[in-house]
Amino acid sequence: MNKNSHTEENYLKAIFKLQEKDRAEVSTNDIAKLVNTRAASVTDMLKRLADKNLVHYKKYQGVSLTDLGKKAAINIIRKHRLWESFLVDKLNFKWDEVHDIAEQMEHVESEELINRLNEFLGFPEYDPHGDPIPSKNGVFAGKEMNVLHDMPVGFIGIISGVNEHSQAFLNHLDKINIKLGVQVKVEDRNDYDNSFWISIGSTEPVFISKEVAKNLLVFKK
Amino acid sequence: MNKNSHTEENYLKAIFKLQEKDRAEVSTNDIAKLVNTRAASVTDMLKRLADKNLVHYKKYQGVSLTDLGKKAAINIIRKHRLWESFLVDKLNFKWDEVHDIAEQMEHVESEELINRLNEFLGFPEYDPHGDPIPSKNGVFAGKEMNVLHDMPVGFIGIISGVNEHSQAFLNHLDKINIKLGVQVKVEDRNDYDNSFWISIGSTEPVFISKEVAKNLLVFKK
DNA sequence: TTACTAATTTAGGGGAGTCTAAAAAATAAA
DNA sequence: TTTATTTTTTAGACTCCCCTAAATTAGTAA
Ligand SMILES: [Mn+2]
Ligand SMILES: [Mn+2]
Ligand SMILES: [Mn+2]
Ligand SMILES: [Mn+2]
Repeated sequence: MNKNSHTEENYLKAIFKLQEKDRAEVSTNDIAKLVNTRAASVTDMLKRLADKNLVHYKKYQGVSLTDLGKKAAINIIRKHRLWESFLVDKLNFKWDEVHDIAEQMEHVESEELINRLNEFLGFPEYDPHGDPIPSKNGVFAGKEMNVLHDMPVGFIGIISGVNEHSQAFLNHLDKINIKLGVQVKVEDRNDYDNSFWISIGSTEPVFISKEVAKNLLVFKK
Repeated sequence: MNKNSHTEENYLKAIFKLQEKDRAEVSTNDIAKLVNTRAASVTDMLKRLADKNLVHYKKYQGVSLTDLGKKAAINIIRKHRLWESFLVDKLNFKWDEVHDIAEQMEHVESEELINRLNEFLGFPEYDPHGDPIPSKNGVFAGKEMNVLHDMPVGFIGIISGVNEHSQAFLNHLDKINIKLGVQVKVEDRNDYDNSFWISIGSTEPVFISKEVAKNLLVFKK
């Protein structure tokens, strides 16, 4: 297993995430946005990744991960999510504060370290944002999650993940007292602007916009 | 505070360590050995560090840290030793296994992270090798340590540090059952080869070579 | 003081990763 | 099916860090 640089790892992760969404080939521009660089730099890197057999790449045709690249990407995601869990569970960071730190820690290279960290944390299956932590061999725990926005009035479920990880969004959730693991019920929806009335646990119903509803994941109880 | 690169941080740390020993100016060759590179590369870097006001450097005259450089170096050492403590105390690594991992973790950038880690560990004053962990403002706890090799017959003290951090040496200590915190008594010394008979705790006296004795630190009881 | 040796620096160059500006290809619009 | 627009790739250049080989300086021995 040829060690990849930090930068390469970040690219691989980005490609993986884009492939998860779109399913299809991933575009140069989208990668550029995600890794915060310019399209020209992406093209440059794609060539190198192709040379290392980490991606399938043909000019103008988009890019996708090879099996090798996918394996590497999942491993980084595993490390990222385990470190996020550590930061929240052990060091008491809030869930909106851990991303940038984990973004660095994920590159620390030691198989043994991650195994022990995993054990220390009690083999968590989900990270603080509800995202599944892939196993050592790359398998994601598959909890059937749905977007809250698609659920009908009367639906009852558990808040179990988020689709957006920005500080702004997570902070907003904290403010309106929404956190992972709590029960949610769709009380009403307003067809005009697609906003919702939902009740969280046993408190008063609360109003959420469609922007929020589209980024909240739930599973049926 | 201008962020320094990983590489720069490693150089600063190396210079600091050399300065601790020799007191005087540090030589290009010694740095090269410590950061595992060539003299020409060191010269290159020294110029850059001088530009950034991290070292005092005049051609052929050796190099020393500025106040700014010293502060940066101590901060990295603090992080290194806190992470080593974490690895040993929380993840149950052995003291000879943690150096390379900490060598990477020390570069993770987050003041808050280190503060919380420090708290999580219970504000340790010494790392697993007995080296003092500098405080946030750069002060080292100063336990008066002596080299065991310099102690007279009859001396009684506590093993409290090591001068060498190689896997080979630390492992050897494990094998002959020497660890930090235990009592040691100098039973006899052999003038011919400067080897020692010492007793550890209340067990049978044990034989150690001068190489070992010179790398063991003790303080008087 | 002069000659030799060891340490250090310069000269010249390479790879990884980045950028801007310009060219080429793909896609959408007319 | 041309034309215009958007996306992607190339060209050329820059920074950081590394290297080898050659030149320079400092230190030591004759
Ligand atoms: Mn990262
Ligand atoms: Mn996460
Ligand atoms: Mn390091
Ligand atoms: Mn240590």
